[in-house]
Amino acid sequence: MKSRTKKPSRDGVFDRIYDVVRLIPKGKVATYGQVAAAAGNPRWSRVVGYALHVNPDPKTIKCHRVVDRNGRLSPAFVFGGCNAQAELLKAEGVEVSEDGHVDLKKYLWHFE
DNA sequence: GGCGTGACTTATA
DNA sequence: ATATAAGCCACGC
Repeated sequence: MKSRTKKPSRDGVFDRIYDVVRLIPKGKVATYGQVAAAAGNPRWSRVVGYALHVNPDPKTIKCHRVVDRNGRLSPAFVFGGCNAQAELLKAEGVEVSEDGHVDLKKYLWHFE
């Protein structure tokens, strides 16, 4: 039983994160903290990154729509080509800077 | 049940 | 703006 037996999510935090990322609308981006909060806790920021790192289903999980708190793509987003990352977002209608910045005030998705 | 790791976040210099 | 430090939580062995 380990410790945190009071937490409601112990059994599928990853699953929860995947679910949230999966329902991100096209042409929008979500931040790790936002996804973490949507999944249940704003402190899962690292867990979100870890969850996407293992990324069991890159075809189902649009990791490229997940950016950091500054609307910046992660430096280790290399899954088939870090450049393809920005290209995908642009293809969705999101403007991405050469550094990987996106306009959060315009494309940041808000979880309800 | 403990240790190490990590695609984050926030704060300070 | 960048760099460094500490904190947070979950997974794997």
